[in-house]
Amino acid sequence: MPIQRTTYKDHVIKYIYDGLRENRFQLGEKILESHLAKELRISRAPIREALADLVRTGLLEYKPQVGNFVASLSAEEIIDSYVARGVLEGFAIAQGINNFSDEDLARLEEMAHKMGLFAQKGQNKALIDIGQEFHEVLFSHCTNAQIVFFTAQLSLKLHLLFYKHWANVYKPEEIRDRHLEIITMIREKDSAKLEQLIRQHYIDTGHKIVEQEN
Amino acid sequence: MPIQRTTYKDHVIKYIYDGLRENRFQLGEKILESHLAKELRISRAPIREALADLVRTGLLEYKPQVGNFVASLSAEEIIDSYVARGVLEGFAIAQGINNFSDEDLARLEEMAHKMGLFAQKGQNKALIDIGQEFHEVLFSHCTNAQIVFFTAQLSLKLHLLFYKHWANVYKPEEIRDRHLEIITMIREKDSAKLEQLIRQHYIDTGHKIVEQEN
DNA sequence: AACCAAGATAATGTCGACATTCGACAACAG
DNA sequence: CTGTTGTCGAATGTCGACATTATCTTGGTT
Repeated sequence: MPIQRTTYKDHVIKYIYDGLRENRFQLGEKILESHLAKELRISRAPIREALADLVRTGLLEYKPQVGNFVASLSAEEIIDSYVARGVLEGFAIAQGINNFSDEDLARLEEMAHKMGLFAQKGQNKALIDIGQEFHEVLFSHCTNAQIVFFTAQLSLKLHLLFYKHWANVYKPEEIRDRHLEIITMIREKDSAKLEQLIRQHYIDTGHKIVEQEN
Repeated sequence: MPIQRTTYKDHVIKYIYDGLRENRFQLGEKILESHLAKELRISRAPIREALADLVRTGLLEYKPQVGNFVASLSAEEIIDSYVARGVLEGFAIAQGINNFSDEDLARLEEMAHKMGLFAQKGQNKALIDIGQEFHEVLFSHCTNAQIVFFTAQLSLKLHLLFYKHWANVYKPEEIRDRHLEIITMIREKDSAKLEQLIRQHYIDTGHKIVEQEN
């Protein structure tokens, strides 16, 4: 079992990411290296590396000679990101449509129903966790590392919005049904239609999230 | 006219990228920070930032506590990257299919013919430049910033292979015809078919490039 | 001869300090 | 009063040195 070495940079990335998720930063707020350095009792070097990393994933924005800022996603950027996610995930899942076993589908079905229940009870944390698991199973048959990589990158960005709004975007039964629909489509083995369905799902979600933001 | 501030980091990125394009590094070779620092007469700090950037785009690989290495793309990774490129570009162009003006199409047509000629004469540099321009026009009607961003990221990686092999992959008339075919499809305004055509084109190209690598 | 252990070597990770640049405010001119 | 210019504090960019870790070498044991 290879042990993953961690450096300060990794901790700082997680620290900032959690901060973003918990809304401890204002949108557009400037992030001061020296503040973080003092807060975490380390030097600025690993801080800078972490910030640069977050810039590359689009969570922060960087102006040379000025500093790093919390990215404030415009309505267009949010929609663009969801559309892109739909394109990537649509392809990824449609391409592996024939590799889903009966167990996979049964598991997905069970998760879809659980999601409906958790949504109904307002257990957002559990809802999001299962949602994540659901998508992991969907992606488990995608062997294209490049697409997996892009999708993961996008997820980091989109999850921040998810955490804030997802529970308000769809009604519980709608959450369940939208996911069940995907399963049905996988069973039908119609990859073109499945791809379109997933794209549409993300287009819808993007627009709803944008509505919530305003 | 906004002046783009540059730091040492930017120069280092370009320096390494050019080095990769000119095959001044072995595949899998370790990149020593201190060597670059001595070579460019600067300290290791901006070098490290540049290396981290190149890791993000997939041109280098990074092992914690060990160092950075020139990424050696496996056959699968090459194909995955081309497939991903096809998915993104296919969507980007198909989505803007109705925004192409007659001038656009005429320009594209002219470029396709020029590409055939340059390929025939073995003028690879001119061929690649026009090819780039061709794709810029195709992308000019894609307003999705996220997809543009991913595509640009991929291009950095794939262009390195392009520079080495593209001229050998297709016969001159084939280069021309493949591009003309795209134009024809745009004229027909059949976005679904256009998307599939572009995907297939990149799948073909990916496989041919892999053949060349062995 | 093969294997393991300990030390030597050299690279990365981190640090604190200095240099350069930015942004804000004050002083001044029109 | 308004707009420009100069000054100053603070933040980023860069540096050289140290700390830590991985790899190589060497020597000894079975």
